[in-house]
Amino acid sequence: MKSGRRQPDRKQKVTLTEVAKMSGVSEITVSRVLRNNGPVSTQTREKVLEAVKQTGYVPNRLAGSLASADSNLMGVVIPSLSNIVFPEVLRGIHSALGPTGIQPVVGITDYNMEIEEQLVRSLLAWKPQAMLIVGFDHTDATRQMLRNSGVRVAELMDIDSEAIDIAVGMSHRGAGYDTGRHLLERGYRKFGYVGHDWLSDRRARLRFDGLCDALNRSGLSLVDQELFQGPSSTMAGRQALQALLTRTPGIDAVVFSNDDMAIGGVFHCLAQNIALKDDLAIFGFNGLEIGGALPQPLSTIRSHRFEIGRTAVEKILETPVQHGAPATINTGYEIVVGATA
Amino acid sequence: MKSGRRQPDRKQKVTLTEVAKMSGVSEITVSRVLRNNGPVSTQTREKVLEAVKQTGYVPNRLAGSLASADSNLMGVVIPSLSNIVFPEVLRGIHSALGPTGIQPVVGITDYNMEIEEQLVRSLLAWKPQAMLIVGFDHTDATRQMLRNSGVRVAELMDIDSEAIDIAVGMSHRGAGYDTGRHLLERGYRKFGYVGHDWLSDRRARLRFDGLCDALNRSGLSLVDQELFQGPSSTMAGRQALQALLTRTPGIDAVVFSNDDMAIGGVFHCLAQNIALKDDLAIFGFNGLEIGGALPQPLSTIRSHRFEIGRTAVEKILETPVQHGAPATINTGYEIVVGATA
DNA sequence: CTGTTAGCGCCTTCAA
DNA sequence: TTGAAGGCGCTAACAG
Repeated sequence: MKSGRRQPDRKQKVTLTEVAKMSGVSEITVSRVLRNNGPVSTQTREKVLEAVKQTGYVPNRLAGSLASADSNLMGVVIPSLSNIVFPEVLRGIHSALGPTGIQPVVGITDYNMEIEEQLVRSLLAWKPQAMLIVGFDHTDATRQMLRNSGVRVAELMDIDSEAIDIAVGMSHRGAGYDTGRHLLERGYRKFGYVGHDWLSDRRARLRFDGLCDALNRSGLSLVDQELFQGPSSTMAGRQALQALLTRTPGIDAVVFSNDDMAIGGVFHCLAQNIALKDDLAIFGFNGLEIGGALPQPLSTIRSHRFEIGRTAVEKILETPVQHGAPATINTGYEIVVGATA
Repeated sequence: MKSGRRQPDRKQKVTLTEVAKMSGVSEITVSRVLRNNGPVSTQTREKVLEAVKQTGYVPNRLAGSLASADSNLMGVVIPSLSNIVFPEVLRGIHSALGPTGIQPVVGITDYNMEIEEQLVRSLLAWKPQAMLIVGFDHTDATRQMLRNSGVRVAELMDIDSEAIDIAVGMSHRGAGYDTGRHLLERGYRKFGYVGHDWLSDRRARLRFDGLCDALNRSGLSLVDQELFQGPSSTMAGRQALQALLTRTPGIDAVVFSNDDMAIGGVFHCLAQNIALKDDLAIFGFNGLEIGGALPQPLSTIRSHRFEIGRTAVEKILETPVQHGAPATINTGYEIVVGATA
């Protein structure tokens, strides 16, 4: 044989030291080559890279981060993955993280603040560069930890309360209010509401409040409402609308807690031959793609989930440590005038 | 003042040493208390916990994992978050990870094998307990790294090829075949196909192959097909079906690459008053919730995304190191007989 | 039940 | 352009 072909260690025992020995330089030199940091002659660099290839060396970031006190990890805490909304926020986060080499560590709270607290504690233990967390509902302990951590904290989706550090999102109260205005301007007067589990979805509740506010200012109020105990779903929306209309005939507009539910409402109307918009207006929230593909496009409000994730990361990377005053970034929303309202 | 209230350090400089000093014991004792590992007297434990609270100590897992060579991190590599399918796999992963305290570190490849390679390299650097990765399409280097890492590797979704270590999923070829059989048995004979970007979705391609296989065995073949260049979406499905039917009248059954696309097809039929099932059969894939809420439930095949994620994690945690022979776990699928085929 | 002694693998600081 | 020494914060392996 030409040269003793060095088998890559199966046991993953290859460390900087091995690579250094093999290339006849010191550990720190190898380290410099690998991080592209500090001056290294082209010759040395090549020797080192060759050794890296030979050994199949994989750096150990646990050690690296410990030594340099800089982890390249970002904590992300979201309530759920069942709804397409949060994956879209995640997409935004990933898109902004992509170029940086920072990896997200994701936790799911299931809308439970105790779980959230544990999660935050455990994510903070990785000394992340920053923490992204959905919403403003945290235990005091969570808020404490987040403040004391010193790392940047972005609270996502919502801007209707004061942030720990920075909030990125939209006003859900405003969205609810504008929904009401939109429908009032189109002449609807007998309003129904179909929603899902409020205990867990504070933002749906805020939109509801905004809606009621708009109605009140016109001297109106909800005629009836139907709340589904559980997470939003198309089927839940469909059944809830049926229940609502059966119980209270004469309603001419129904606002849904989100598009999933609203699309269920549309399906009910299609199945029952209820003329959308003329017999009954339907209004959602989120602006999902599928709403626009319906036989009659859904009227709704588009939130900018992707942007929320992306913007949060961008802002946070601009300034790596918590400054004093909490800030708020409004990513806005827009009314999508479909054919159902 | 009653007692010198010790301010938690803002700079997060609290380490085990501080806590140890404050509680008058050694570091290792604090460590034992915090990890609930090793015998500690109730007295000592309480002193320590008190000091932890006072200082607001947050453990540093980078250091802990480095010392114990055990990271409590799990690498997860998925192609995309745009389709609800992968978030559901993630949900399954989280649900199985929940009790263990292991945190997932997530990477998105955008269906790009080069990006996947970088991602795997960088995730491996965290010395994860295991790696979960979607599909079988990897570069040689990726496969190498994964093998040499020594950690368990689960390839998800698909079982139509040989695994590096363990594969958890279903046969997409089989699903396509069974789709064909189902439609043939119901008397459909003129088949169309509507699909999305194949270059990126190998599994959709496998289902297509299975479908063609079923048709061929009955002496039939596809009458026409329409491929959308891009990711699947409801609107794409709707428009593609329109194009297909315009170009080739007389088709009596259309198989879609997935439910998103198929639902678009259903919307087209609703808008055009095409009688589903009688004039035209529509068949999807995935078994999304929304399909069941349609005015006429979508006929489709239910894959078990959540179970795939959960099962993979469970299996992997059973045996922490790669054994010799690759294994395969079939999570199966089932035909959902709706009202569109 | 508690403590001592050595690192884990890498990077910072300083010196050459 | 390179290297030596020391330490990041924690935990295994032994003592006692």
